[in-house]
Amino acid sequence: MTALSPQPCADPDCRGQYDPEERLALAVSICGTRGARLTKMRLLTLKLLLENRGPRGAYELAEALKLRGAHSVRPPTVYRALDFLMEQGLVSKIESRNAYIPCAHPERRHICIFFICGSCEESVELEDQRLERLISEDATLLEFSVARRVVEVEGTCKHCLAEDEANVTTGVGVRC
Amino acid sequence: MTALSPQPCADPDCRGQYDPEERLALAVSICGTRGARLTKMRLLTLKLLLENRGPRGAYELAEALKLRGAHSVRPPTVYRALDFLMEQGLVSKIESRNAYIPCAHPERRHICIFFICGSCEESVELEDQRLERLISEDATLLEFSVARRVVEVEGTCKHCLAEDEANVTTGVGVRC
DNA sequence: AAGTGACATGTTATAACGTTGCTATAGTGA
DNA sequence: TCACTATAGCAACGTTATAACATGTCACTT
Repeated sequence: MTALSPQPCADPDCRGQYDPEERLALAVSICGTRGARLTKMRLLTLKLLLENRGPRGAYELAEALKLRGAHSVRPPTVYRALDFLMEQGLVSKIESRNAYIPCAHPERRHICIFFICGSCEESVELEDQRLERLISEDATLLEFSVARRVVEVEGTCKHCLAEDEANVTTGVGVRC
Repeated sequence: MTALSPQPCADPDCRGQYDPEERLALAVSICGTRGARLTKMRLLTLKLLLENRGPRGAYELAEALKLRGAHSVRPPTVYRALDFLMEQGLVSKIESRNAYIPCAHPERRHICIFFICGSCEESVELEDQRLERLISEDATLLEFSVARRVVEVEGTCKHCLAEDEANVTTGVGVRC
């Protein structure tokens, strides 16, 4: 019971962002129109990332890739695939975890917040235009030219909170 | 000419946040009232961090500490000092750099954005209450209990932008 | 002064994450 | 088919962080 149920996206028209097949197809289509080569290695890497609901480390991915692809997969291979996927906006790095997660909306230049549960390790991506505006405003104030934004929130998701609540037999508080 | 000039803090009453002496004194006072032991090692670590305007890595700090303190300083020692300083809110980790920087406002439970210049490596901390509100709102929406926020913006500071501008002899654009 | 407990630091080794440089190979266009 | 370019394999290395255990320090008690 540690899985987060699909979260509604900020876009009311958004459907299927949690269907791996659909997201893979979208990735293929995006790369196609851009003339970017989504090779077997890169596609497989993305596929593996889509199979989990939380961020995965590069070395963990290497292990998983070894099981799927024939050859031994070493760090540079994984990092190159991740670099490509990040360039294409298909994957984000979760800096606070040194881990990688597929983006829910590769088709948009999205600014999003990642909410990462420290208990079940799963994470939810939330788009919020206000966040972008706010950061832009502050950047303008500082005359700072923005290249990349990292917004990550660590804590406990509702499911783990509920579980903690249920497990309280002592009177001790459980929320962080 | 790569140094950022002191930036105004969101608090109009804020003075002296860029004077290392004052900030050290504040740290001592804060730890005093809390009964937290700001030992020689911890104080020296904070001091070294305050001498720079940008984040510093743990191993870099270890080197610097070796030069100041008599003994050889190994990673665990530095990480322990950093852990203490982070617990006390005196230092923040810049996740996107694996580096550490003193907080401008250890006396407040502050939510801040770090603007980190990729060119001169220096960084500015900006408090923004709106950011806290926004993240709280989104967290409430997800029924997510927040423990920690990481908000980092990478880009180019105004000084480096100006320098780039000055160095443009080709017609090529320079902004990220 | 010696004993005790709590906390801080020293030491060694190793885990975890990421990169460089080079070679081989596969896919593409002439 | 050839040559070109992008991608993947590989070995070695660099960087960041922690585990596990030993030792030191200091305040408090007796």
